[in-house]
Amino acid sequence: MEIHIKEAAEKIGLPAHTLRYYEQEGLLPFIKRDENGNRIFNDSDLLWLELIVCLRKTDIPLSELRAIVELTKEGDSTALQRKEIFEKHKEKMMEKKRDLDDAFSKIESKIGYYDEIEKKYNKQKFNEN
Amino acid sequence: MEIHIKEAAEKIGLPAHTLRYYEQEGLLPFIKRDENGNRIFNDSDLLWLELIVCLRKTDIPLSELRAIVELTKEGDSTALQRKEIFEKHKEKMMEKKRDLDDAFSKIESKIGYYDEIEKKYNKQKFNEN
DNA sequence: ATGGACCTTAAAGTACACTTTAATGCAACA
DNA sequence: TGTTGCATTAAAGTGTACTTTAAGGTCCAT
Repeated sequence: MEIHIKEAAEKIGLPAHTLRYYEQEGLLPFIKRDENGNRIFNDSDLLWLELIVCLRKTDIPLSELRAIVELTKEGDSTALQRKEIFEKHKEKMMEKKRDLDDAFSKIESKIGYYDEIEKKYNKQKFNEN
Repeated sequence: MEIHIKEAAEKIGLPAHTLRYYEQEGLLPFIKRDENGNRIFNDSDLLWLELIVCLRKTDIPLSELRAIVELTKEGDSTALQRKEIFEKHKEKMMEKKRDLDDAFSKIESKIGYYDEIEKKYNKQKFNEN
C-alpha cells in the first residue's frame, strides 16, 4: 500500500511536519516521491516509522536512529554495530525502569502523607463549626 | 547538619550550578544563608533535594516541583492539590512504564534479528576462504 | 600580600526535538 | 476560473533544562 504524507501521519500518530523533519534528519532515507515530488509511504516505511515512534517514547535520540539507518545502508556487515546500538539503548531502558520504580515508591509515600494532612485538616475544619 | 553548596552538590550528585539554578527557579525557597551570603543546606533541604532528583529522573517538570513548593508555603489547606499533582505524575510514570515494556519487546526482537544476520554473514565470510 | 579555593550574581549560550511561519505550487471540483 | 485542499521548501522560533561565561567577593595558608 502506498499513501501520501497526511494519511501516513494519521496512521502513525505524528504531525506531517514531523515526518518531513525526520526525513530531513536522515531517519527516512527510503521514502519515494510521486510524479509531483510528493512523498509516498509504503508498508515498510510505515513499519520503520512505527519502530521510531515506539523507541522515541523511550527517549532514544534521533542520532541513534540515524546511525541505524546509515549502518543499514552499508549492508549486513554492520549487523553487529546495529545490535550494539540497540543493546546500549536497552540498558538505558532498564535503568529508566529502575528509576521509575524508585520514584514510584517515594511518590506513593508522599501521597499517603498528603492524605494524612488532608484528613487532619478536614477534621479540624469540622470541629470549628 | 549544615553544609555549603559544594558538599551538598556532591551528596546529591548534581553540579553546584544546578542547585543555584533550582533555587532561582523557585524549587528551593528555604535555603538559608551564612554571614557572607553563602547558601547553607540543612537536612530537610537535602531530603527535598533527594526527592527532586528522584522525580527528575522520571522527567517531572520543574514547573510541577515549583507548584508543590508554592502550595506547601500556603499550608495544610493545599494538601489535596499537592496530592493531585503527584497522582497526575504517577499516571505519567505508569504510562512510561508501559512504553518501556512495548519498546523492550520490539528491541529484543530486533536484536535477535541482527544476531541472525550476523551469524549468516560470518558463515559466508568463513566459506569464502 | 598573594595565590588558590571557595563563594556570589547576571546573562548569555547550548542541546534536543520539534513547531511555526512564509512563500509557493499543483490538481481537482463547482 | 477560482478556490479549496493538499503538497513542497527553507528558515526562523519555541520550550525545557540546564551549562557556561564573566566579573567579582571572601577566607585561609604560605
